[in-house]
Amino acid sequence: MRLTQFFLPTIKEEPADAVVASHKLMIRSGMIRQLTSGVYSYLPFGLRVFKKVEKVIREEMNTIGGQEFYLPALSPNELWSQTGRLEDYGDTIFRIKNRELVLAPTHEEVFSTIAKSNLISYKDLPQIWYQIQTKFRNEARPRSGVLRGRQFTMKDAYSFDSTWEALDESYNKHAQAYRNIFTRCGLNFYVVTAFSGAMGGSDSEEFMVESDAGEDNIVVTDNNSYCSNIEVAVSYIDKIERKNSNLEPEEFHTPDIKTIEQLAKFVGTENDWLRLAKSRLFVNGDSYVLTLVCGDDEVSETKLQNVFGQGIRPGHPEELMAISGADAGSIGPLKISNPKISVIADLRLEDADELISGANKNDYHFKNIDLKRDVPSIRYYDIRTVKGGELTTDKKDTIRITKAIEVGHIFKLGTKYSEALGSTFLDEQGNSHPIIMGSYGIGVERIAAAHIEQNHDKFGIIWNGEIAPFQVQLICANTNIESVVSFSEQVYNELNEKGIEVLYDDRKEISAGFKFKDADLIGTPIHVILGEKNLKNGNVEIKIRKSGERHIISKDDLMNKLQELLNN
RNA sequence: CGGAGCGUAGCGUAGCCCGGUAUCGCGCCAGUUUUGGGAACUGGAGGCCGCAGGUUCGAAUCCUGCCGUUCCGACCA
Repeated sequence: MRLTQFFLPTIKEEPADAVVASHKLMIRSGMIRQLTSGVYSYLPFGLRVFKKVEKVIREEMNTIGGQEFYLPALSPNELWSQTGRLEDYGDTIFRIKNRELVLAPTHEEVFSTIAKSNLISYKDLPQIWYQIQTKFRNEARPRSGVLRGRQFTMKDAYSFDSTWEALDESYNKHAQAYRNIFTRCGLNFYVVTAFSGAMGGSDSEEFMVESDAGEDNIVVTDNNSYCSNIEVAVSYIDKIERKNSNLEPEEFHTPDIKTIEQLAKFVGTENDWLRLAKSRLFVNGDSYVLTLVCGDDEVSETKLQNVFGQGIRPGHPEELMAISGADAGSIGPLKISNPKISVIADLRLEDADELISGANKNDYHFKNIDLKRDVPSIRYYDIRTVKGGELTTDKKDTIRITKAIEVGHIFKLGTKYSEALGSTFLDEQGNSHPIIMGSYGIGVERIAAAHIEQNHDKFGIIWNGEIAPFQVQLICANTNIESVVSFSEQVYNELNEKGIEVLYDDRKEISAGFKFKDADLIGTPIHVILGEKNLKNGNVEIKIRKSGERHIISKDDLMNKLQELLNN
């Protein structure tokens, strides 16, 4: 490709609206332009990258027996009502105003519908179906360029099996394909245990690229012995020691004490918050859940969802008084007047005593609370969020918490959608069963963005792996010297003949320095620089973008050297 | 959805408090000289200052409403 015939609008200055590196560089390198919030146009250079990502995905999906489909984005409301997701999605689903249609945010329903009428015997199973297609989600707050957009490209795959063992097999195939895909795309990633209740399934793992630009927090160890999304992560933690002092509960005045920190200071235990049981009130349909955790712990709302289902939510500050008789800061497990409130506590507090917590009366707390004696109906669950520096449950490794970008997610869905839509098959005995499904997603643009987050420097992008839009950038440094130009043309033709993807900077009237800057910005892995001085001695220069190292070699060795570099 | 910020030429911006001819850089066009790390000089084009209303002799500037956009939070099957 000649740069004079390739639309590559690079920008020297940083775009004002971009914050994260990948967003800035995608705009500066001419990959994308924003149309409106969360919606981007893909320019030729960006499209080239995304198509390369898709090629890698297709190859790996086809390898595991995946069959490519292309489903519509428009989808009838009725279909979404059948699985209850029209309501579940709420505002996140785009609705067409002048037809009873939505823009599909995902495709479990549509694929299941095809399965329903066409996969009718156990002999038709298993199947792996996938597509690479545009998804629409009305995100409340798009951010970070293509990392969270309202329109984006997703590879979504679905497996259909007749047994749970077969589902495991389909799932494991995807897990391996995903590892291959992200490795080939040049990403460093973690495979973490993830929350699966949301999709109504069992096992679920996310593929996470460590990055400050990420929106997820993941828990990992140095040797990868444990990797989990923080939403469901567990760690080893000692229980609160029971003192058996048998002191009676005692209400005491705590004027203007709203936070655990203030309470610790007030009762003189600044350095030990363990026995300050922190209460939070959650609304779960028409009933309420009061949660207790140690003063320096936080409740994991995802873990609560695992116990109580997805409907549970934190009580709004203005409704707390009506429910419990006190505002946040004074709510507690004793003297609860509202029968709709049930009390649960983190496992760490199991049977603990001498606790301090709110008295359900503003500005009062109780001390000497013995959960075993005073709250007999209490139930214990793992509801705390783990913290960095804690040990894994086997006590062998220390955990670390870091931010990450979710580039892929695999789910064992089970029969939620096939049951809701009546997608069943007949077994060998002629009995009908719902098809057992899995669902598997990859964000195409996210792979490119995550790659840039992990592979860039102050000069620009550094492509590696198979998604580099070009393999070689050929730079003619002296367009005013005929011999240099004609040699450049010769090299360009030769590279094309050899099938090497080359971007030839053949622009006239542009200084060599300008071309070098552009080449660094768009991140082509290998630069071949043809200049008068080296050519005079029969030499050419090769620059490796990633390391910055330069090789001056005889022009006769150029092709061999390039082949050698490209094979690495 | 709650909070904060921003909206001036293709891009990045100054001016706004304290009302009076719209600033600068990049880019663009023409010419000359340049040509290995975002060249120099000369000349030039380009603006409903987000939109609507109000105050005023006069509004980019003050007031009101709306729209757009960014960030933090909430939310994110």
